[in-house]
Amino acid sequence: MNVTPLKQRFILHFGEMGSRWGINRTVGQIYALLYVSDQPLNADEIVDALGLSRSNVSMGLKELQSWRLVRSQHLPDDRREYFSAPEDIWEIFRTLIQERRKREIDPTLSMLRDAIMEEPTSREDEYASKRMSEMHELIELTTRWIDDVQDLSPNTVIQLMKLGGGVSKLLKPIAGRKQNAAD
Amino acid sequence: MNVTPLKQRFILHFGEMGSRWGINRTVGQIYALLYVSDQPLNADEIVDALGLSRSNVSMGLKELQSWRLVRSQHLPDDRREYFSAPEDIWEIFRTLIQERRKREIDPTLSMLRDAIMEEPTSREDEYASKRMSEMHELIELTTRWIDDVQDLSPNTVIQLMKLGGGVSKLLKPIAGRKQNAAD
DNA sequence: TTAAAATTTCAGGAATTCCTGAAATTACGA
DNA sequence: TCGTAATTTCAGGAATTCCTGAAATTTTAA
Repeated sequence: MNVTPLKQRFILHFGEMGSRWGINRTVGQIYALLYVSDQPLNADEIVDALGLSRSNVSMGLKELQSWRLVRSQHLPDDRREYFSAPEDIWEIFRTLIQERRKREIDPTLSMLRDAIMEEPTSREDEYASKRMSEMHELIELTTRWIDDVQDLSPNTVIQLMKLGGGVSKLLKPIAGRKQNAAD
Repeated sequence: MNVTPLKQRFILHFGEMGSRWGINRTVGQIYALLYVSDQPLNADEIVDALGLSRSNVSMGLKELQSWRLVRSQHLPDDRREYFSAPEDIWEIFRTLIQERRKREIDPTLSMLRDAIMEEPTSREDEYASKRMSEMHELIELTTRWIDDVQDLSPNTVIQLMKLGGGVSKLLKPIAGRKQNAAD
């Protein structure tokens, strides 16, 4: 199976970015291939297209499924499994946010919660505890907000995003008036 | 130099999470130590506290400075450099977002822009091109919005975040009425 | 200008992560 | 139930990333 130059470019880029994104090169490539494929592919087709070993593809697909970025299905009269990336870009976006949060943020939130519980016994620890509380508070605020926004329709989110800094005009000024620039 | 158990816990956690966050263990530990220190530390104090080699600390500090997460200063009557993490948690948050964006998103945005330019010549590439456009559009929308929000004061952002899904009521309904759940 | 302190660079060994082929397991049609 | 196709597991080699100590460089006080 040959991949068009356009797809190739996209696939190679994803492979190279993979390490920055917390996945390895081949997982990045497999996802990219599925993302730009207009039909589901089976494992051997992926092996063919990317020149990876069968076992590597198997593991890569497993990982992508654990991220919920890839789904499998069966085609009629074919016992092989076929894989595809979800169509809806907003669904992909939400999934990515949820999974990265689960892996990169939640463990820290939990550690902070525990650590903050303890009463600091020295001036040093008092400062450390205060810092951890600040971090905890900001993460909590942000993740709660993300949870809320995830329930809005894409159209609402698009509206909000297009509004940009203009939101400040919609919000009731609470204390100081200066709602933009500096802090 | 000994680190209190509370700090230790925080430091070890950051070390372990480091690899998920795209930094290595020691860089994570160094940042964590500075974050909970109520005063700037010099490189030898960091070596002492964490049990790393001097050269490793030097490289780690370099990397943290390239992320703009750590700053250096000089203390009177002392020729050594002293390092600290910025105090303002909102500033840290903004920096983190900017730097991750620069490393993890901008290169892809640029690749997509280029790839989309080319006129697809096959049905296959037409699909691929459409998919890339969708991705490009979503990333563009999101990053523009982030840029805008970065210019708002923390208080405004807090207000917005606390509002959560309630924003939809402030936005003019455009087409369909159902502003929440599903889709 | 010199010398000691402070810092950085970097080659190469240590540790970790990735990838493969062979073998084992599972799924399914006959 | 049997046999083959499909898939997964996993030991161990390949590749990459990390970390160190030694040497080089830079900084600064005298």
